[in-house]
Amino acid sequence: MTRKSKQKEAILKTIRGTTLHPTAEWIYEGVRKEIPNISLGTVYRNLRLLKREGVILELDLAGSISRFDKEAQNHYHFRCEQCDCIVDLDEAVNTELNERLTRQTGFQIFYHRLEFRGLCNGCQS
Amino acid sequence: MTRKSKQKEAILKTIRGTTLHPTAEWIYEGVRKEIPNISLGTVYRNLRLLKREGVILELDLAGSISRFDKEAQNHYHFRCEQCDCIVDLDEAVNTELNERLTRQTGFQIFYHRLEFRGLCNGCQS
DNA sequence: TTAGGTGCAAAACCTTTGCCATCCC
DNA sequence: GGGATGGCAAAGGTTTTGCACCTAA
Repeated sequence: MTRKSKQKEAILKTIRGTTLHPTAEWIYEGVRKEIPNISLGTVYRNLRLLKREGVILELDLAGSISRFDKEAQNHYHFRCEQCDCIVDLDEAVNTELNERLTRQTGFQIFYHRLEFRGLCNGCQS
Repeated sequence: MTRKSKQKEAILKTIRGTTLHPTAEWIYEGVRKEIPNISLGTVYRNLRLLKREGVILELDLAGSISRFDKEAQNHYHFRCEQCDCIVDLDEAVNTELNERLTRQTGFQIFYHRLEFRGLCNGCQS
């Protein structure tokens, strides 16, 4: 079972203490102020644990492999969480969303990326 | 200027010849059947070029570096293309989309990731 | 002719892992 | 005590880069 440690607590506190969406390295530097000899490996291990427990979210697929698409136009994708296949979706891109959120946020939004995750036909059994 | 080469053409042909969303390694293996001594570095260089020219798309809902979010619940993000800051958006998650696309595609969709891209306040000048 | 492309290998980069010591329950 | 966790360093996997050579324009 998962038990507590001061390292894990410090890591969580560091993440919760910022509105940035920090990298592992940033978290490591932050925690080091409290626990100077913590190791980067420990930070990674605990981030993975916290993610697995549903406490935090990882925004990108770490060290993930780049995949390329022959279609240059923006479109949406489905990715199977089991076999990792990627399929183009035949769904219109909602450009109004960009305009509405540009108005609402003040950010200048050019486009968006949308990816659905689940199980493809072959992996549902 | 960008000039043509048989390597670049073979790479593009290989990408266009599949509906998979291949990795650099897969493309490399494919092109090697035609140009056995092509190097992986060349593949990466040309992929970057083709992407920059808007010929292909890199499916980068993943950056190279993982970023973490203290919010565990799914929500949407904005990412600034200049300073790379990430901001949580106050926009309701559209779960109906998952249901509709599950019906339409036959895939079992659990959730989706949506990320807007553009310029944040500080980077619009 | 010459700027851009290539091959090769090494470096860079982020992340994971093995090993053994340490800690929590 | 014993399984979970940590520190350290080395390994792992993907991508980039330096350099000398080559090639398209």
